[in-house]
Amino acid sequence: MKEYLYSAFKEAENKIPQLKEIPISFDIPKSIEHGDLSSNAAMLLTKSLKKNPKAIAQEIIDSLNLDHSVISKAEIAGPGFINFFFTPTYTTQIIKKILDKKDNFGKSEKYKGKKANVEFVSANPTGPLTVGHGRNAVVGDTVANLLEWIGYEVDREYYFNNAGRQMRVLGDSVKLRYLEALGEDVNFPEDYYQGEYIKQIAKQLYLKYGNKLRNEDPESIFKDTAEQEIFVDIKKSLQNLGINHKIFFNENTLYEDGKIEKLLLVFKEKNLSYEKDGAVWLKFSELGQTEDKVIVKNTGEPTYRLPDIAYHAVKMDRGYDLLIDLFGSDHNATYPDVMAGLKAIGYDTSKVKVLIHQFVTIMDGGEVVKMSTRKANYITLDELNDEVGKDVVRYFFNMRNVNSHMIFDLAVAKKQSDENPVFYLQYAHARISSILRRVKEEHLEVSIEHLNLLIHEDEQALLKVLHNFKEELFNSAENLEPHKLCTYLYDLAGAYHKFNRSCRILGTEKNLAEARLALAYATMIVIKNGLSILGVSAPEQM
RNA sequence: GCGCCCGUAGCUCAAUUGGAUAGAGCAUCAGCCUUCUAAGCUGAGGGUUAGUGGUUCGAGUCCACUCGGGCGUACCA
Repeated sequence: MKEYLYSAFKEAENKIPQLKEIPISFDIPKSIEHGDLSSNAAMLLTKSLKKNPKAIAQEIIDSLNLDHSVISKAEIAGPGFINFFFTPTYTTQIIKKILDKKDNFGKSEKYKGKKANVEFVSANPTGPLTVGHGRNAVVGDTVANLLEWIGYEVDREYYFNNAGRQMRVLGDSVKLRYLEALGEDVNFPEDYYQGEYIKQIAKQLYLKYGNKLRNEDPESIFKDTAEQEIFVDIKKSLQNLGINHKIFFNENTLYEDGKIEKLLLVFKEKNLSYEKDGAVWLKFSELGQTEDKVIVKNTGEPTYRLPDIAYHAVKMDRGYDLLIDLFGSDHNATYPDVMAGLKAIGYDTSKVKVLIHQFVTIMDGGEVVKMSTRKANYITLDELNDEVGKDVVRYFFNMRNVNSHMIFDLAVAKKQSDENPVFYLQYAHARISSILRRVKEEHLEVSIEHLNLLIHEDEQALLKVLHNFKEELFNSAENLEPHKLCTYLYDLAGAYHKFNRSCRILGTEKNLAEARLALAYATMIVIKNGLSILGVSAPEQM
């Protein structure tokens, strides 16, 4: 619908040249009384034309060469909006497009040939994924799906670190539990990993090796086994949500490949680093940041900034057109340093989009659950998944703007899973599947022969929602905002349920029934496509 | 103190990126099944968009300040 008006306005530029100077856009009015699309162009031209907006609006309408079989009415309203009403026949045409493309309807080739990388989850293997990681995992995977739908070839990547203090503590924790299993009296520090999984791993080692590991270094077999076991667990948790990373990138390889050393050298050559108090500092203050920061500690060990910069450089070198980093707000202070560092060594940081999601407050009943992997005070993602199912988990984490501090009440999620909005969507899909099964007995078929019979207000309302799918999807993808797709699909399901109530198929005259069937089928396709992007199933029956 | 994010109906959240009368779900109340799944539909009540000022044809959205909450502010990641 918008395309039609864009070209009409383009033509009108010959008569009103000032139209070139303003951004032409069309909004979908909230109220149907205001038409299908509206333009604010007249209001934007008041200054340059020095006339009142209503007079300008009339001029614009007069200079538009509108086809009456497409636009039934263009009228001036309010302070100077031009409202366009499309003919019912035109709106029905979307059905043909949907039935033609089916599973591919909504896909775009705008970014065909472009490559993107989405890095998400990236939790170090110190324990199982918790509900706290759920938002990151689900949103990341969905963003990747969205990008694929608009043409990108996407690599999903997981960055982790099996060195450093966290992992040392992990190895120590396992070793102590192992010694415990041997019957030794150990003092297990409070700030070590308290989780049951540590004991399990220790027990396995005990069963396999007996007491032979008593003198092994905690950082050898203890740490390595824990890392492997935990990673198997993490991957399984992700798979349970339909998430599969293509690349698992270990920070270690940056050292093995000499990237870290090379980067240090580059900083030094560019005179961007210096030594002080036995540490190496990067001149962030000269790179637009507030102060210089340490990149190599006086122990000789780099801080996270150095490998982070090196890692991003590696990703950039792979030739992606778009790089997405997704992490929680606890990391929001780290990325400006990384970007500044990258820029300083000549990378185009405009290709990197950093997506920060706010924390999820987990509630159980009326109480806030504070999660900590160390203290083993958490609810795992698997536990949640087992409780409410993948569809609910994925929809729930996707449905909110990542900027919002969402509250997840476990008690509500468990108790009211029937009332979760995802069922509203799936139910619409199941209802349509059900009709398609039923009509076979009645010798009715999906037909596009008499679409012009679809003039009921609920039919037209549904058609207009279908018209918006492509644009909404695009919006959602380009802005990296999965929740917009959820909102759209919810509205679509609502329009369908309404139509389902007022426009029956069985018992209706054949031509109209078959046209309605085509509309229902088109709706089913769009719901299914939308749900597949969210990673939610579209059941045939419920 | 400083930086980022947030504050919208009793609760959980939307709002086409500055548009017209701020919308949904839950909860409350009142209706709709001999008819394709009632996990649905219809209606009612519920708001000074935290507050104050500013920008303009027009502000929940942009700017400034105030109040309140989250996360950071390391030679932890």
